[in-house]
Amino acid sequence: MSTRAAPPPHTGSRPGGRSARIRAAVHRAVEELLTDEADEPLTIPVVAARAGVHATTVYRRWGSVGELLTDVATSRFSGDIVVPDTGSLREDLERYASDLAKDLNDPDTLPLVRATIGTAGDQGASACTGERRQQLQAMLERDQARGNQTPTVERVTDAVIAPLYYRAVFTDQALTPEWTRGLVTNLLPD
Amino acid sequence: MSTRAAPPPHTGSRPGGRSARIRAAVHRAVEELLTDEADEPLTIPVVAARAGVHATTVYRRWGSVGELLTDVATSRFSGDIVVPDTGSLREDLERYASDLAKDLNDPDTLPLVRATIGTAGDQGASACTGERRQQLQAMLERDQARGNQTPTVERVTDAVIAPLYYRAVFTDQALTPEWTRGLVTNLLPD
DNA sequence: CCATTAACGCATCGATCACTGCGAGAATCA
DNA sequence: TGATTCTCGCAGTGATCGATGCGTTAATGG
Repeated sequence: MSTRAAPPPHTGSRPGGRSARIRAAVHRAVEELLTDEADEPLTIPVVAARAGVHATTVYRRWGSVGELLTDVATSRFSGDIVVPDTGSLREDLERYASDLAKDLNDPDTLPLVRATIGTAGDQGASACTGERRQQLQAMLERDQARGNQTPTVERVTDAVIAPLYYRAVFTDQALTPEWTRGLVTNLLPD
Repeated sequence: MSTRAAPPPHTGSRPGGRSARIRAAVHRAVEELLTDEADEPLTIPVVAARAGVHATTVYRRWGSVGELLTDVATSRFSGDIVVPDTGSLREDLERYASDLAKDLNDPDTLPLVRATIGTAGDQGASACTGERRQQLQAMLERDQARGNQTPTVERVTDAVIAPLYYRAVFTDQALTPEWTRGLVTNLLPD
């Protein structure tokens, strides 16, 4: 794998076993609380209690709920995605869009995105988009190197990324595979 | 100052002068707090204090911050928009998209949208989209009645509405008029 | 114009939150 | 391995939140 996962955003001077364990427990507690129907207020004492960690630790490591959510969203949207490289831009985009749709369909993801952009502002929003721009650019540059007429990053963002996020966040319609594939088809007509 | 903004008899059995005045003050306080850089926690006592109203009133009328935000977002996204009717679908969509872009560029709007979908969940999200689907459908039906080949509501949503919302909420790029017009051009090529 | 009643102001209470020293335990480096 | 220091657990505190009971004000209908 070419893209090695970034070290903890917290200037980790000691990412030892215990710290990593606590970090994982807190992240898991946040995701569980977000998916739980019990409308618990998602506050630091609640997160800490569910994670089996003392609230002081969470306050010191993350400081606020916004930074905690940003951290969770960052690690959620940075590691999993693998940029396809099939030799065809259409195929690449279809796979990429399908992966993104699958990701956004995950029951954990939608509440996380909503809470993050609602609590963490600009920083949280950019954490939710992750590195999609760079990933798109990689696919487009490969296609351009093949000598094809390649759309811009902006165009692909508007035609593929934006509808996926919009439909997931603002509507209750499902992100079906057919609809997702249709986005690429509308962008790249035969 | 007598800003009679046409108090609509939204809900309640007694929409008298005082209730409307309080409602307007609370709405205004929410918007001010959302735009203020002072990261005040946007809680009911804070909103009530800034509105010059006692917190008990806000608790009883709205119940929670989520419902309050949903109410603010609903009245923010329901009244202002006028569906264009120029006789040309392209012209209609360009005006509609331009109005929407102007609306989303308002410094009040972005924090309101983010906070609403982050706090009020599905209900808040649908409040932020308002009645766009019906408005789109009205324009499309008129175009279809003219005997043209009209795109579907879904297609227009994906091509115009979604990029506007996505760019406003998730990125820090500006919603320029040229880019907004380009969305319609990509949807309706000559 | 007056009775009715919905809506608001006020005082208050328990629960929880955000935060802070201080000591103990674990990870890192010599 | 031993010393250092980064990190976590613990107990406690002021502040604020969410909610309730009661009296008062004002909007509504006859």
